[in-house]
Amino acid sequence: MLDFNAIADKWQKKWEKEKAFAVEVNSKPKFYEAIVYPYMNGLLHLGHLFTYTTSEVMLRYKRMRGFNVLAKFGFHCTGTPIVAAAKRVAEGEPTQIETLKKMGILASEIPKFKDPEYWCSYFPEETLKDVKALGFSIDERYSFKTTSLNPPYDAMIRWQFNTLKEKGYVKQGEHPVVWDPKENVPVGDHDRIEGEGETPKDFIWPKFRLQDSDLILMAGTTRPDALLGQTNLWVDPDAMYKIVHVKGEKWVVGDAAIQKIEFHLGFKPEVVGEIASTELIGKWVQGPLVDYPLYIVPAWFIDANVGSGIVYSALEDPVDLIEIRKIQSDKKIIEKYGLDEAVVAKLKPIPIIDVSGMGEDLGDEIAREFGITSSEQKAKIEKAKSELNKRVFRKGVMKESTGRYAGMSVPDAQEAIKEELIKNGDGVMFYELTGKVVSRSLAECVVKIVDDQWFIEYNDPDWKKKTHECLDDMKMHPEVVRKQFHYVVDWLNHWACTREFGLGTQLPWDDKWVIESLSDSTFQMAYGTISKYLQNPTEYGISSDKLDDGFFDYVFLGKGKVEDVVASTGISKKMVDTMRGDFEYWYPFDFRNSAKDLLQNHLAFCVFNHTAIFPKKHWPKAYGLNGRIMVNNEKMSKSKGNFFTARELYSLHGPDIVRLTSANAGEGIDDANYDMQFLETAKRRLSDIDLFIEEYHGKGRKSKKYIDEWFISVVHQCIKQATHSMENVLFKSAIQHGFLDMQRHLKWYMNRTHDDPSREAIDLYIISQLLTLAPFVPHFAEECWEKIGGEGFISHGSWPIADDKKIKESMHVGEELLRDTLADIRAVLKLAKIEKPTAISLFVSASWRYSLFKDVAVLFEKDQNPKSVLDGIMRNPVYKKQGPWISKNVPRMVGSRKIPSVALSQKEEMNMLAEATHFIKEIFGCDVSIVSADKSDEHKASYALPGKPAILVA
RNA sequence: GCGGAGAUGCCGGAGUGGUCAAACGGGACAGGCUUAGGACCUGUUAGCUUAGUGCUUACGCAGGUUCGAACCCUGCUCUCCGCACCA
Repeated sequence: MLDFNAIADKWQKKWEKEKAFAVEVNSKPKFYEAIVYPYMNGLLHLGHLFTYTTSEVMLRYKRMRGFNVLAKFGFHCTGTPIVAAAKRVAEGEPTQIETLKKMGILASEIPKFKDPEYWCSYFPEETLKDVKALGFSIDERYSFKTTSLNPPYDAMIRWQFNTLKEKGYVKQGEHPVVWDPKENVPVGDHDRIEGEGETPKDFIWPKFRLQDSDLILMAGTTRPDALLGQTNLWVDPDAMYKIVHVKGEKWVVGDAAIQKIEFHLGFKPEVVGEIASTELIGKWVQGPLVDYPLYIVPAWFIDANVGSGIVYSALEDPVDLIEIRKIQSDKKIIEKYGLDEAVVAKLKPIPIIDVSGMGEDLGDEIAREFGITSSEQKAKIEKAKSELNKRVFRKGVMKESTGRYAGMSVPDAQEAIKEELIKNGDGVMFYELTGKVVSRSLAECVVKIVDDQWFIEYNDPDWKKKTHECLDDMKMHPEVVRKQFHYVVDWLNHWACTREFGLGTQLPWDDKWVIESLSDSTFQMAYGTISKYLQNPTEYGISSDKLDDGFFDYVFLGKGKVEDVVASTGISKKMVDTMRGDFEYWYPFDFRNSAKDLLQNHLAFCVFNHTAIFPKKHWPKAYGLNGRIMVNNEKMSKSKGNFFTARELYSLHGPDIVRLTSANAGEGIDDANYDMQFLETAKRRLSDIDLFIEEYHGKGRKSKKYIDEWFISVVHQCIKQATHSMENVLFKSAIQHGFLDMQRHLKWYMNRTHDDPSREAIDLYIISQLLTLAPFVPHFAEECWEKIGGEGFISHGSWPIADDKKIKESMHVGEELLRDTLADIRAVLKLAKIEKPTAISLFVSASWRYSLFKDVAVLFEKDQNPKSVLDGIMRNPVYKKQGPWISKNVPRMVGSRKIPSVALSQKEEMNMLAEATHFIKEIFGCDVSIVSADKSDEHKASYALPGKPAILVA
């Protein structure tokens, strides 16, 4: 077995010494691969390895296809996770400390990780070591960290945001967040003890003005559409409601609503009084959108502590319907609360929505459907209610009677009504959590409206349109993700792009805010074209602190005058023009691949940002998406013990093996499976190749045989298929064709030639095999390349090109036939219970059957009826003599659709078998004869069909 | 709930109207080589079968289209992924 680590080490040193992957602009066609940078809160793990192997294989492939390839590696350092992790270290949290220790960090070093900045220097350094140890062919000079600690990068992000703002894509506004009232911080999904996945849901609180009073009853709802059919107001009969002062109004709400108001409106409302629900019941209010007043009625399902504590009813809801009927038929209640019996009796639903498949009275109908007969069937009633809501939301259309809302779908009407209420001061938006959320500080969270949040306006329709356009023009690997992208672009709303803490660039015009890390990484690909200069400022005469918007305007957009840039930045004119030239040469990026998690945020944002800032010619060209990695078919996780860092794997198996296994793990968007067994398979297979080269390179027979031509043909075939797979980012398939298939064919070839291959075929094979393997296992390929005296680095070699003229399908069919025949002989021997045959005769089909089945196939094309095919055949006098056989067999074959396909002529079949006679003899250790059925009286011979010789064993 | 992907033999995973009992890899079994093991080589790996190119049962479940379906259509069941201010 080869020492894969030693080989890797040797070649990495050579590459380094000869600067094998140094990138310069030149006259070749370019390929800019924008690798996604890993987040620097830890070492690279298997998941990264999988994604980056795709990136690496792609760029090596493109390099071998003659492209000038720009590839670099960077380190993502902005955002909150590093800060949060550093904080956990400072607090001495054991799991965090254990995580660091597992990454090989000494206990004595751990205190340094209390400082987030230390993370930003430690992990990038270690990651770069990993990347080099894996043999990634990147140019290190282009590397950079995405952090405000990196001044030129920081300057670029400021330029990006200034530019977006100028274009009107960055705006300030309100935003609901899940809020920890104890710590006074927003609580993300991951920072919760309870309630992961719960989000703020928007409610509207319409105002119901009490008649002859200045009190306003607030009735929260998610169904503003139903206001058009409002019938009455429900209050909790046992509650004491609060009267609070809000912006000059007196609101009547439940107790719990007071805190909600505080968080939503940003101030504590003054409680100016109380009012018992009994004082409200039987009075009248005026609601929005209608011209009639509503009666206030008690309801026992109302809880003053939910929502605003008051609910309005449209009586279409089965819960409401049952409640009102109960009251209508209960004199005691009417008396107790002093209700007007005549008014109560008149309360009934006002139909406002058409739901296809349902009649006028939605509430009654759904109650009937669910078999509800009494108000006691609470579970059933709830089910019926949610089913009705679902149907209304999905299929409901506003009725003619709803005036300007007529014909609108229910969701549209809801939005329109909300807008209308807010505009007229008839309602206020509120947010409530969809479920209970408890933060790490054990506080129950609430929704808070942040009103000075900055947003990127991804909801802008024109911008969306441009983004769709860009997506349409991009190549997507695999194609299915395109649909997903379009969906995401439509769904994206404005995006809160700043936060109050964490690492990142300060918002240029408002230093309270730091730019959020998904928003600051959408543009680094442009920066990456000139990072070689900006990250090595002294070498190129650049002062990072002088980089201003004018500089980036000029380099990226060609705006302004070079003299002005020179004047303000102090960079030489030549240097500025070099950077401008480099950018123009490299941009746009040609490929960017990542795991599918980034689709709905980063990759979508990236397209948005490009269409906003750049002209069409600089829009992204292609995306590649891969699934997540599984290990031996289990999700990778620390608790399962199948979590591997990249360095654990490559130091044990060597980078080539790890890379090959990665590339073989899967392709496309489905989850990939890292097969630990394949690590060993890969080692054996590669070692075999090495041994084979030692033994056979430069040797072999000069004479030419049939089978040599076959092997040359299949090698070209494999190259062709592998190339096709590479072009489509299907690397598992590429390994299949370019490696495993070729190996299999080689084995067969060596068997067929009795280990006496032709020199020409073997040379072709060895060179092709090394070249197709080079992107996957570059160190191994270099080692073998050196052994066979290849020129320069194989990393700089040319990907092999398949020669279609050398691919001979009929030869492939011939070898298939041989393999099938061998299998048939074995089957016959088994059935005949003969262990050691003394003679085998193979009968090749009679010649007339070849033309017969060609004719049958033609007739079958036109008409699948067995009888008409037979008639057609028998019309030809040539077949008259064979009439009995044909009329017996042809209809049967046509009926069962098992018509032998004639790929080889009788002569070809004969020659092929004659050539292989010696080979067959060896296998069975007996005499083998090949006979044409035309020249044999043997009964068995009549069984022979084209492509299926008859067999006689003795 | 919304959107996406998927369900194939012992396992992973190709295949997307006839040439499919189904590539390739792995595992298992048998034989060869070997002192033995490993590695390597050869074969077997749904069942039946009169000496084979045949039959039966099979590609989540149930129907349908078709001369013909793993592949197309309809319904169902189940699995995975994402749903935001978080990388």
